[in-house]
Amino acid sequence: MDLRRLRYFVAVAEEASFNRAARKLHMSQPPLSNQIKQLEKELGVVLFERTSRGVRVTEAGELLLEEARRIFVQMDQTTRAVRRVGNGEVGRLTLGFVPSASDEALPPILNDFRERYPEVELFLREMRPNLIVQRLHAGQIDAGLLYLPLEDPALESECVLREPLVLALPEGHSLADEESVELGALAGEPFILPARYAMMPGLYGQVIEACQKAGFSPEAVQKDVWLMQTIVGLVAGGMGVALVPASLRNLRRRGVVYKFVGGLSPTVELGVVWRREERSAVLGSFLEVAKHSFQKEARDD
Amino acid sequence: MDLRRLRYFVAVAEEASFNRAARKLHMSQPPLSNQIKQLEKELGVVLFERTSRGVRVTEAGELLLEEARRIFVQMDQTTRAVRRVGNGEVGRLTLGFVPSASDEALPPILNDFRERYPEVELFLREMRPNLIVQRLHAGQIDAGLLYLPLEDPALESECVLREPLVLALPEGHSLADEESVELGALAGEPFILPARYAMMPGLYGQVIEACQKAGFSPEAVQKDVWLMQTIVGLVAGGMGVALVPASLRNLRRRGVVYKFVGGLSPTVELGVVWRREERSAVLGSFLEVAKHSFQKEARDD
DNA sequence: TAAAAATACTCCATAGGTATTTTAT
DNA sequence: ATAAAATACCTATGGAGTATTTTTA
Repeated sequence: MDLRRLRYFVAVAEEASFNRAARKLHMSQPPLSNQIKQLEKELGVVLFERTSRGVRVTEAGELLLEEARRIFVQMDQTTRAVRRVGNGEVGRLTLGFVPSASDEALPPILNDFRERYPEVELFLREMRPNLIVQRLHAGQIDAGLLYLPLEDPALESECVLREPLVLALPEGHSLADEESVELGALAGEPFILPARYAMMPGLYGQVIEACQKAGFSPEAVQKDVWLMQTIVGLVAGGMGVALVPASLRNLRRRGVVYKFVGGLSPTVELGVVWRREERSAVLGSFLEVAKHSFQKEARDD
Repeated sequence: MDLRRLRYFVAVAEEASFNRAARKLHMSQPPLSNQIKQLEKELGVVLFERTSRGVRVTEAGELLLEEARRIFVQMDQTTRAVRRVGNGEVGRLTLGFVPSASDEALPPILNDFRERYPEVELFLREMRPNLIVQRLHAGQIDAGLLYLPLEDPALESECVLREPLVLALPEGHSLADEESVELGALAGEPFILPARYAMMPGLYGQVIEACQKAGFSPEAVQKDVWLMQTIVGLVAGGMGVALVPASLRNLRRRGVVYKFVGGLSPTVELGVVWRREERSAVLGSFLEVAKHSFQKEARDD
C-alpha cells in the first residue's frame, strides 16, 4: 500500500467522485480508477460504493480515510522534523572553551547562535586546552575554543579572534611610563610564562616565538601558569613581566599596566576546533556562526 | 517521500551497509544507492555518513529511522483494521425482529454470529413487521426478521426458518380429540386472525391462502391480533380457533391443544430482510450466518 | 589493494494518457 | 439520454539490473 494510492484514495473519498478527484489530482479518470481498484484488490476490501452519480465510501473506506489522514500528517511532521535536524536547526551541541574565550570571543558567538538557532540546546564547559582536545577525540564535546595553532591531523580549526599580545608590567617597573615598548628591551627580564601543552604551541608558543624574533629567550621566573588572571596577579605582585592577549586589559587590576609592543606586534589567535570528519548539522550551524562572527569582529577593528 | 524509499532507508540504516541491505532487500546495490540519494535530495538532508567500511546514520537519519518505524507499524495496523472492517469482522449491526422470531429462529443465529464475529456489536430491537420495513428504509436498522413474503423492490429477503402452521383449538372443542384435522373441517368455525400489513401478506396471507385452498374463507371472530401469545390466549378463552406457527407449541398454555393439519400442511416462512443495495460487510457476515443456520435447521428436521 | 559506495548505461514494469464501452438514473 | 465509472490499449517515466569507476582505510 503505497502513499500515492492512499493520496488518490483520500482525494476520491473527499470529492465523492472519480472525475472530480482526477481533475483535482491533475490526472485523467481511468488511471485513477485503476489505482483505486488495485488498492482495493491489495486490501481485499471494497472501499467505494459506485453509483451512477458518483461514489460513496464504505465503512472500511471510512476507517481508511481517517487513518490515511493521520498517516499523512505524521509523514509531514516527520519530513519537517528531519529537515530541521538535517539543517542543524535543532539538536544539541557541547562546547569546550578556555576561560579567556569568555572575555571577547564567546559572548558575540553565543548571542548570534542563540538568535539564529534557538532550538539548539547548547552545553558550555570551561576547560583546559588539553582537555578540550581529549574530549573532542572522545566525542564528549563537539567543538572547542582555544588558542591556535593546533597540530592534530584529526582536528580542524579556524581563527575566531586575532588579538595582539600586550606587555603586562608591574606598576613601578622602569618601562611603565613609556608609550610603547620594544620587545628587545625585555631581554633578561623575569618572565611569567603560560602553560604549555604537548602538540599545542598555542599562547606559550606565540610568546616564545615573539621573544625569539626579538633576539632573546625569555627568562622564566614562573612557568606553566594556567589562568591569565593568575599571570596578571603575579605581575601585579612584581614577580615579573608577561605577554598576554590584549583582551586581558578588560581585567583592570591595581598594580599592573599594559603596554603595546612596538614594531610589528606579535598576535595570538583564538580559534574554534572540531573533529575533521564530523559532519553533524548542528556543528555546521555553529561553525558558520562562529566564522561569521569573526569576520564581523575583524570589520569592527 | 514514498514508502519504498523509506523501507530502503530503514534497511540500510539497520544493516549499516548498502551491500548487505541490498542483499536483504533482494536487489542490487547501485539502485539502492540511487534511491537513498534521491531520498536525501528530496529531504535536503544527508542521512548517512559513508565510510569505506560501510555506513552510519547521521543525527537526522536517526530521527527518520525512529519515525519511519512508527509509520510502518501504523501502516500495518491500518491495513489490518481496514481488512477486518472490510471483511465484516468488526463493526455494528442493528437487527429488528418480530417477537415470534425469538422462539426458534433467533437464538441459534445469534449464537453462531457471536461466536464467529465476536467483535461485531449487535443491537437487537423487537418490533412489528411494518416498523421493521419502515426502519430498514430509513437506515435505522440493518436487517429484520419477519414472516415472508415481502413485496418491496428495495428490500431483499431470504428464508431462515420454514415451519408448518398448526391448528390451535380450545380444550373442549369437538375436534380436540382427533389425531389430525383436515383444514376443510374448519369451514364456518370462528377464526382468530393475525394482523395484516400493507404490502406484507406474511402470516395473515398464509392463513387465508391455506383456508382458501381448503375451499372456504375463514370467519373472523377477531382480527388484527398482533401477538401470537394473544391469539393463543383468545383460543384458550374459547373465542375461536387459529392457525399458528408450529413453534408456538413451545408456549404450553392451559385450555389450548395443537393439532397438525392433515394433507399437505400449510407452512409459513420466517425470513431475514435487508436493503437490496446495502453492501456493508457486517451485513454480509450476518446474512451468511443467518442463511447457514437455516440450512443447518433444515438438516436437523 | 581490497572492500564498499558511486557512476554510467540499459531495460522493462507500470503509472498515466486517449478512446471507447458499460451502467444506472 | 446523460453523466459517471469501467475497460482496452498505448506511451513513457523511472526503478532495477550489469559493468565499471572512484574512494578510503
